[in-house]
Order: sequence, then C-alpha cells, then structure tokens
Amino acid sequence: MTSIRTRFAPAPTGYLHLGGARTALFSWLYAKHTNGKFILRIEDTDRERSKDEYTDAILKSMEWLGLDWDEGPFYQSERNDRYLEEIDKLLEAGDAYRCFCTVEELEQKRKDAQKRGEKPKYDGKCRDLNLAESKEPFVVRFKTPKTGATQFIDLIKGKISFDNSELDDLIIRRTNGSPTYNLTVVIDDSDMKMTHVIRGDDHINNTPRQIVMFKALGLEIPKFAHVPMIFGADQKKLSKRHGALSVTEYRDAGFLPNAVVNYLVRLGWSYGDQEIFSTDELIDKFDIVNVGKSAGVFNPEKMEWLNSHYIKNTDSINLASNVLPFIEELGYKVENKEWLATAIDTLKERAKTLKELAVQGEFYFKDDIDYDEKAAKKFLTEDVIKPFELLLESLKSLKSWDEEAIEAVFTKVLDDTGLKLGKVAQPVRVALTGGTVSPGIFEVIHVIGRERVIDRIKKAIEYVESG
RNA sequence: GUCCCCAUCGUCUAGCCUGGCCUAGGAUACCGGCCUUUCACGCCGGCGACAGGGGUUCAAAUCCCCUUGGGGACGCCA
Repeated sequence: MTSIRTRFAPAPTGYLHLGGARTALFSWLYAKHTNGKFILRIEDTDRERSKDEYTDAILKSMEWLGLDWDEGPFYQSERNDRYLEEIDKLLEAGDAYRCFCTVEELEQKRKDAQKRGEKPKYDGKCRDLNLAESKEPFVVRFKTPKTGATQFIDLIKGKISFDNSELDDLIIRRTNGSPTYNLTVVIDDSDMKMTHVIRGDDHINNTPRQIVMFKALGLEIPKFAHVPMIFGADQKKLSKRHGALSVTEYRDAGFLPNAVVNYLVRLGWSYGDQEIFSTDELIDKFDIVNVGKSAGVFNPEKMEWLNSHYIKNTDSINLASNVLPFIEELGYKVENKEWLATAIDTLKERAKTLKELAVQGEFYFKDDIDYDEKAAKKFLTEDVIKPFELLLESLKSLKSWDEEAIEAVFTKVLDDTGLKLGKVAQPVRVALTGGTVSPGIFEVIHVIGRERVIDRIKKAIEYVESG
C-alpha cells in the first residue's frame, strides 16, 4: 500500500484564520495518524491579491500551532511552465479551446441568466468553433462533458453526485496567460502525488470540475474529504465581521497553541466524550470517519475554558517564557524567570489567557502600588494600624520566608489582637496589591518578598495616618 | 433563482452505519450550593435537545420519503 499524502494549500490572500487552521490541522493529523506525509503548498496564482506578508504570516501561524510539513512549501507561482504544458496538451487533444468572449459580454449573459432564474454559466459560444490563436485577447476553457454525471465518494459526506450539465466550461488560462485554480490544483495534486485531498466543504462544487479534468488528463483521482465550515454566532461562514479570526490574533491575546488546537479539533470531530487531548493522543486517535458532516459554530467561551485548562496544567517555569511578552507589553521588566514562575504559580488558577494573567499579576511587577479608591476607603482605616505594626515587627525578623511561617505570623497577630483573619487579610491585600482581589494572601506575601512587603505595609500605615 | 450539502440541549458533541441497553450521555455557558482570607480553582446539584409530518417495524433519535429551516457554490478568486 502506498503511504498517505495530504496537503494544506492556502492562498496567501489573508492571514491564517480559524477555519483554515482547522482544515490544516485535520489534514496534518490524518497524515501523522497514518504515518504519511503532509505537504504545504502556497496557491499564489492570483498575483494581484497574493502577498508575501500573508505567506509569512501563514507559515508562522502553522509553526506556532505545531503543524510542521514534510515537503514544501511549494509555490504555484514557480510552476507556471508546468501548467502551461498541460494546457497545451488539453488544447491539442481537443479537451480545451480558445474563447474570445469579452468580460462585458459574459457579465451581461450572467445577468440575463439570473433574471431568467437559471444558474449563470458559460453558454459555450466558442466551444465548437476551434478558434486559432490571434492578436485578440483570449482565454482557454476546459471542455466539460455535457451529458452524464460526475460523482465521488466523499470521506466525510458520503456519495455526492453532479449532473455534468450543471458544470460549464471553466476558464483554465486567463487572458494574461496565467493558469487558474481548478487547473493548477489538479496538476499539483497529481504531481505531488496526493492520496487524500482534505479541504473546506466550500470546495465541494469544485470537485466535479476537477474530477473531469483529472480524467481528461489521464491522471489518478485522489480521495476527497470535505470538512464542514466554521460559522460565527450568526450561523454564517466565519469572516472578518465576527471579530478576532486569525491565529496570530489569538496568540497575541494570550492563548496557548495547545488550547487552540484542542478547541479546533473538537469542533467537528469527537472521540466519545473526551474533551482534552494531547497532541500525541490526537495523532493516535484522529480519524476522518469521526469527523461530523455539519457545520459548527465557533464558541469563544469554550476555547477560553480550554485555554485556562492548559494554563493551569502547564509548568509555571515553561509558562514563564510565554507570559513574559505580555508583562513587557504592560511596561515591566522581569529578569528572574525562577521568581516569575513562583508568581505564575499563584496566578494560573485564575487566568483564562496569558494576557489576563499578566494583568492580574501586575502588582508583582510594579514598584509603586496605587490603591483602588473604594478598596482603600473600606479597608485602610485606623483599625489596621495596630495589626499592621505587629505584622511588620514579626515579618522583619521572620527566619524562613515561606508561606507556612508567614501564616504562623498571621495566626499570632490574630491571637494578640482578637481579630478575625478576614479583618486583617483584606487590608493587607489592599496594602500589597492595591485591590481586594488577588491570590491567597500568604502566597502573595511570599512572592512579593520581604523587603517590598515591609515597604508596602509601611506605606499603607503612612497612608492611613495622613488620612 | 439554480445546483450541492447539512439538521440531537444556547453552543460543541455522544448515541445513528449494525433499530430495543435512551427515562437521550458528556462538555461549555448559565443558575444554585459546598469549600474559603478576597477572587478564582475544585466538588455537588439544577436548567436545557432528537425541526415537523408521513411511512417501515412488535419497537425509530437511529431506516425510507416529503416538508420546513439553515448553509455553501454559482468569478479571467482560491
């Protein structure tokens, strides 16, 4: 049995978005699962809209997601001669012909057809004229069979059939001489020996057109698997209107690649009731037969939930490098990664994104604490001077600076003052963090460190005394 | 409009192929409780779906047909 070869073939006309990423992921997983090869191909035949900037972004996004390719990236723009060669063959064999109809003419015919309630398609005016090359601009069209039907077994959708009468003679070579998508895909998928074409189901309508060309060129037809679309909350194909879309945007918002992959894979694919999958597990368990037929709605909350899961379950020391950029974005510098990891330990149960984590831990990184007005008014009152002074004294001389010892200090102060923990902890929290919400107070004290804790408590006392 | 595809909680889904174990399971979101020094986490509980109608069958979420609804494609874009 020949080994399986799949591909991802984006057009560099935009950033890699969630839908494309999922298609790439399915394709990649299927190749990995079957011990096959995953090929990356950049479909940049549309010179007007293709941009290097997008190609770079797509490659970066794939790398970030961990979707590595075995061959490529191949660029269609570099394979022009190959396409023209096949077009000539088609022309010679009478399977294609030159068409001199103008754009305006075609536009008008489309409108008329629409008016008559028909599917707008080329009427075949030049089909049997056998026109030779001339100075007039022309395109080359593929001569689609007029009768019969073209069908294929889609690995996801099942049997799909089109009447050939539905297909018109599509353009395979533009006036400017460049080849078009449906032809280049066929040649590339054949040249690159693809066994499985896994792509978005917006390509279902292209499939019969490609199959007739595979046949005309005498090429082997690959298997097809059309994965359903991802919709926005309005049930419409995911697009710019739906807000954050591109993979890089999620990276910059503080998502972990594992979380994005895990979310994407579970949208349209399942393995019983399991929700959390490691990459190795996915490679082991992924199969096209478990991909659903229907479109899925993108649900940001569930992706956040997965992200928080992965944040909680990643070692803080590993998380540190991922968090650093977000801390820097807030304008702080952190040199000591070990220390940062201890801070992250206290924050990661609470954050849905790395960005959130950095913001919630801001008091760890900044020098001067600004009090939240309400919090200060409520908690930094005369009553706290006494316990604060007691705390200061004990903390200054505390032998081992660990959470247990710090807790013991509090217990002692509570005993001496007869106050309840809440009465002391909240004011301390405000003194140290500026607000009323933070990780556990003993961990906070531990992480902030003796010098800065003492400094902040002193400042709080001064604040109270100065009214 | 024409062709193609799709249809289980708000959302992602299990179950469907190979009818009975489905009083339809899980996850997320939401609501409530417990835990608790705050907020979270965690744990426990609740809410909530087989689009409708016909068949076939002793029996249908599961098989067949129709209707309805939704989406996609109809480019010298990919």
